[in-house]
This record gives sequence, structure tokens and C-alpha cells, in this order.
Amino acid sequence: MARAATTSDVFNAVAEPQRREILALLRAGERSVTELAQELGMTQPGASKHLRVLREVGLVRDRKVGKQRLYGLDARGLRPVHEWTGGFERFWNESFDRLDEYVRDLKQAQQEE
Amino acid sequence: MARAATTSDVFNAVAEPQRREILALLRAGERSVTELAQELGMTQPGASKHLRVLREVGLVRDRKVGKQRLYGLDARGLRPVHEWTGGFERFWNESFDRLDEYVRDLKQAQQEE
DNA sequence: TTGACGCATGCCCATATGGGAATATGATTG
DNA sequence: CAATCATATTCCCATATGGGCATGCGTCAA
Repeated sequence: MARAATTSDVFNAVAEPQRREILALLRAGERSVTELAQELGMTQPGASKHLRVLREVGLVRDRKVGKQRLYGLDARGLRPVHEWTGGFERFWNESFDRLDEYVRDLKQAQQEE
Repeated sequence: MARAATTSDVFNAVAEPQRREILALLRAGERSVTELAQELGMTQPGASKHLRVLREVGLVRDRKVGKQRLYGLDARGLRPVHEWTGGFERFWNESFDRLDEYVRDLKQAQQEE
């Protein structure tokens, strides 16, 4: 099968560093493709492609303004990701005396291999 | 270049649905590879491969117990993902009267295309 | 030592990139 | 209509899967 299509869900769309940069930049407001490309140091086609992915999963919206196309953030799709990871919060906050002990045991066990 | 290696960072590792299932299941406690495979309906090699990815990005720890290998959750790596998405919280919570209006404008603009 | 069991790997395949370059598409202006 | 600007697409390539299957490897029991 190969990997899931990056356009299939938000998790995949956000797995790409440059796309995360785009989203971060769009927090400051709408941008045209060229502006995005310049500010993030990518080519215009490159920006377009990433924007397409983001658009298809609904993380950005585009709007035509003259011959430009302004892209804006629609972060609602990130909420599921935030909530999913949030479901693990108690695990990374777990009292470290227990976690550290656990990790220590692991290392010891591995040394004994 | 092709896509970034899934073992390169947590975002990629978590982009795979089955790997998210594994992590979710491990919240209930350590599991052997076979147990995981059975409970999630995947083959043993399949489980092993996903576990390897998770291990390489540090989301799980393994421990030898007899001829079994117990995998346990180490969710600390998920924190950056949670925080990154958290940086968009105010955008998805943004007063919907404004967002809805924005979206409405977008749709209208698109119909006029 | 020989099996049997539990996992990890290696192979092969089909698929989905992400990047670069060239080009098609759309829209605006003269 | 022609020229130009802003984007989107298309090709082509190298790479990284994820899945299925067979197999190697380490461990424990008889």
C-alpha cells in the first residue's frame, strides 16, 4: 500500500515541516502564494503544492483577490490533533520518580543484553 | 527528495493511524508484540515494524522479559506536538461570528468564480 | 542438542510523495 | 487581442514507505 496519502488527514498534512511553517506564518494573517514562498524560502510551485495539501485537509482557505490568491488559516482542523495528544498528557506529566525509575530499569535491562 | 523519513521525527511517526492506535493501547500498560498485534488486528511483522518506528523516535521503550519483549509508552515526545497545535488554539476558538463571516465570504467569492 | 516460541529483518511491490523545471491557466491591464 | 503577472499543473526522479511472506535470531524448555 505505501504510506497514506498526505491529503487524507490532518496528521499527515502536518507531518511536513514546511507545511507547519506555512501554518505558523498564516497566524499573522492572510498571504499570497508568492509572499509565502518568499518569506519561507521556497519556490512558488513548491508553496502552491503545500498549500494545496493544506487546503484539501481544510487547514487553509483561499480567496481570490485580483490575480492573487490569498491564503488564510483555518486552524479548526488542528484541534483533533491537539486533543489526541492531550490524551497523553497525564503520561508525560506522570510523577517522574516512577518514570525515571522505569527508564533506569530499562537501561539496565538493555545493558544486560 | 520524497517525503521525510517517518523515523525522523514524532510528527511523522504519529501520522500513521496504526501507530496512533498502538500508542493509545499502550496507555493501558505494557504489551508484548504479539499481544499488540492481536489486539489491533495486525500481523506480527507489521506490529514489529511500527514499534520500531515508535521506538526510534522515542515514543515507546522496550524491555526484555524472557523471550518476550514488552513495549511501554513514553509519551514525553508527544508533548511538542501538543504544544505546537496548542499554538493555534486561539485561532480555532476565535469568535465564530468573525470566522463564520470569513468562511461565508470565501464561499461567496468562490461561487463567483 | 533439538524444538518451539516470540520478534526482528530482509525482500519485493505498489504507491505517494517532495523537489525542480517547464508549462498551462486565469486574470488584469493596455 | 496581446503582454504580463500570479498561480496551479504536469513531468520526471529519487526516496521512503506499509504490507505480505519467508526467514534469521535469541531464548527457554525438554
